[in-house]
Amino acid sequence: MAPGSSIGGAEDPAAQVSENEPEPVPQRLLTAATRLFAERGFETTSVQEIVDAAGVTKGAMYHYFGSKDDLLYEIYARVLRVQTARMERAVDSAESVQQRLRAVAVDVVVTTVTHLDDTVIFFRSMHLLHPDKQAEVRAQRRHYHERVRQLIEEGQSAGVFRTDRSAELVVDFFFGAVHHLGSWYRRDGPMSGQQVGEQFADLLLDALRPEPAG
Amino acid sequence: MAPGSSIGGAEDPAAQVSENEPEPVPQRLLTAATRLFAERGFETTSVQEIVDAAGVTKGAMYHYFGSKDDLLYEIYARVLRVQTARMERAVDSAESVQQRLRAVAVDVVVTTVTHLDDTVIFFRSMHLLHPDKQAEVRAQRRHYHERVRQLIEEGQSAGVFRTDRSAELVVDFFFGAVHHLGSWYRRDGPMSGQQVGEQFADLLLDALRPEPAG
Amino acid sequence: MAPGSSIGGAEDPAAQVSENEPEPVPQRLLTAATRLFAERGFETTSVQEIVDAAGVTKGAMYHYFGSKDDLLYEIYARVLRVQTARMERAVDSAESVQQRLRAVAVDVVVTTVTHLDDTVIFFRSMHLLHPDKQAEVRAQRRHYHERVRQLIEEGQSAGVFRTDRSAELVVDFFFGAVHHLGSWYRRDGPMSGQQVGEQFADLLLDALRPEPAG
Amino acid sequence: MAPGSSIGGAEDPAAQVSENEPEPVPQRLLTAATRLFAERGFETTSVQEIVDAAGVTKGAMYHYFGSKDDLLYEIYARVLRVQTARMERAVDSAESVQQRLRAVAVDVVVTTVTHLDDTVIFFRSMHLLHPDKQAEVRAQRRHYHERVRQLIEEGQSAGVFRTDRSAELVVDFFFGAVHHLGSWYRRDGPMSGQQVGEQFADLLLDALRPEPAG
DNA sequence: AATGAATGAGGTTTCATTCAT
DNA sequence: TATGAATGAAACCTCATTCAT
Repeated sequence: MAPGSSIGGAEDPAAQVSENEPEPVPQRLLTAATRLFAERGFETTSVQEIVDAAGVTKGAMYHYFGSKDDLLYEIYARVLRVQTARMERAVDSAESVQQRLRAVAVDVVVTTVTHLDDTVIFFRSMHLLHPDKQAEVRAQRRHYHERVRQLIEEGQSAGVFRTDRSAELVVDFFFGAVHHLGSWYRRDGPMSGQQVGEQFADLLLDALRPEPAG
Repeated sequence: MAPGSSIGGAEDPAAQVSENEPEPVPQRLLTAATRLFAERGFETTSVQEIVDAAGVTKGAMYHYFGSKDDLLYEIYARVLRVQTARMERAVDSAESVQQRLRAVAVDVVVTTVTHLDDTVIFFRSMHLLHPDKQAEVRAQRRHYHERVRQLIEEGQSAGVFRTDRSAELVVDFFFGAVHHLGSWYRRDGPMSGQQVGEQFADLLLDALRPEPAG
Repeated sequence: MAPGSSIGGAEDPAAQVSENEPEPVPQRLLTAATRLFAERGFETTSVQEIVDAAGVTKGAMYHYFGSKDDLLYEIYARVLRVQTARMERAVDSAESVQQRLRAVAVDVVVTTVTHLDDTVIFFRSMHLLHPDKQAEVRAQRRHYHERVRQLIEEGQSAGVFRTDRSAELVVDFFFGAVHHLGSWYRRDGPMSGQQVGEQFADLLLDALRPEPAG
Repeated sequence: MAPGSSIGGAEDPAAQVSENEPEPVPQRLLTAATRLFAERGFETTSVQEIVDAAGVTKGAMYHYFGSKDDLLYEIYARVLRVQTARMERAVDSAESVQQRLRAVAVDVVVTTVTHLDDTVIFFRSMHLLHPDKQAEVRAQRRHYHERVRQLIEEGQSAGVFRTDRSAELVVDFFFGAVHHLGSWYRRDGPMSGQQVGEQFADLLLDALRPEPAG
């Protein structure tokens, strides 16, 4: 994720750092690592390449991060924090269920596309993480899924979503599609993240639209 | 993928091998490699571990496969051959467009679930393949997607699918969901592959069902 | 070696430090280093572990000690000072040769047992010291041995020790046994240092007792 | 231990290897490692130095030994095997208790002096061994000590050794002296191992000689 | 068809030490 | 007197691959 690429702006205080002073070392390392992991893969990227790209030495990296693994974990944790916060804001808003689910759907696509490198790395390399950290990450992600499933169930109870669709399965279906954006979406392609988000939201709501009478 | 686990049977000559004679070495190697790559990842699995699991020596492996990379490629090629053949049979059948699309959708889910390890490895490790082989694999997969997109467009032209959905995007959406099965589907869980396939097909057809009049 | 654990009391000014004020940083460092070196070995203990155990930072350590090596040297120097001073007092006393040798023998065992960590470190790690410092330490120790050998020779000249035993060899023999106390003696075991000292002294004097007539 | 330095000759089949064919790689590695560990210490000797000295590559070393640690362990195991075998032969001979104890005492000194490097390494670096292997080594050594203690107790029961000396303590005392040979004995010095052994045996038997009457 | 010893490059990590503050 | 970020060299070890047999 390039510096300043965060969407909200408000979430990331670093975005306001003066151009004069250099970015702090840990951030430089995360930025470099993210790009390289996405380009070449985690296992194929050496620590030496990361520190070279960040313009520091290996010692400096190990001063801030316990291991190469830690770098990977931090990349995950960062994107999860952002996505969870945004999702919760949307879910807890005062809108109708349909509007809230649509907002969540659009937003997760936009966020994913904005942090496409992180997402690609996430699903490609999570299995390389230390089991303990892997468990933490999985728990966070499960929490995210649960929250959206509850929203769908709320709509089903309220009668605005059809009830013969498993909320669980719909969530897995939809997020599967979202998590795979990295394998085909191109930022320099014809569609903006927002556009893809709208269309994905349409498809999700199609699946929950009450059955045509008769 | 366990020996003899292929669905069709006809595709896989090994399925007819007598129980008495041991499985040939190349197959033993592919089986072992598939399991280990899915469990631990490609980069994290050493050639030594693979040959140990297959009960042969390194020399034997290099007799049959040019490199560790080749093993990965063969795993891909094998699953792609199976999936493409099955998809083409379904697409070219004499059924209605809807029935053909549904058959394809159910089948790709069933096949994916049957070869879940291969699929997991595929999306996790394709970037580690030699660029040339990677290109081959991508071309094959693109061919698969194209074929399904054409089927959808055929339905749109015929007026049985709504035309305000991008066939391209729907394909990416649907296969995204399918390719992510590996991250949540459990063979020992509550749903069979067939059941998931039916539901996924429902969700896909929901997205293409002509808009309710009004 | 715990603070205040020195036997004589008079040798160690730190023993008189008021309980209220915290122990000075250099002492805290030596104490921590001694324990860790004895537990884990010199090379296996990092400077970071030492300063953590002492509750200070690396900068503080390098303020007081020139290097990690220096810490080791100080541990040696400290125990050598104590042992040499005590030995000389005993050797120069007004007692008989036998009584003086016995006193020295008992005392070196008691001192060794009291400073068991230092002794263990000494013989395990002296070779890791900078050659110059190693030479200093060896010279000090040789001086100690010489002094005891002279005492034995004095007894041989005086006819109270048998003369067909090499004083040199007896010294090496006896101190070898003493220096190996660390590999079996346990402070929480059945024998006090004093008891072991008495028995070791008996064994030493056995070896020098004039031959039975006949 | 230099090739061909084994005492018995009969124990070591490698001693009969023709001069024409080169010594096997594992042996070359052990020989080089022993010399370097004794000279510079285990932690201070790099694997690179060892393989350079042995004229092989690192890969070759790791083909035969699991770790640098393993090399250390093998050095221990080798000397322990030799010493235990020789001790048991002497203890189980048909001689008198005194003669058997004397033989053991002389032999352990001769063996120690012959394998002086191994012994030095042993007591200096055992604490660096993996705890499991350390336990194995300790058990072996304890077995050795026990056997000698039993021999002394046999002599005490038979009335040929004085009973007011603790057999346990005498063993610790004597072997302490033996294990410290490395810190003063020089092979190019005035005394042969045999000579030192005889004198050490005298000192040991002095300590067990029945008390002079009266 | 198969072995397994050997290679050699490259990987991650550790660590004593320095220095601006 | 003390901090702690940063260095850079060197450590141990892994591993895909080759090749004589």
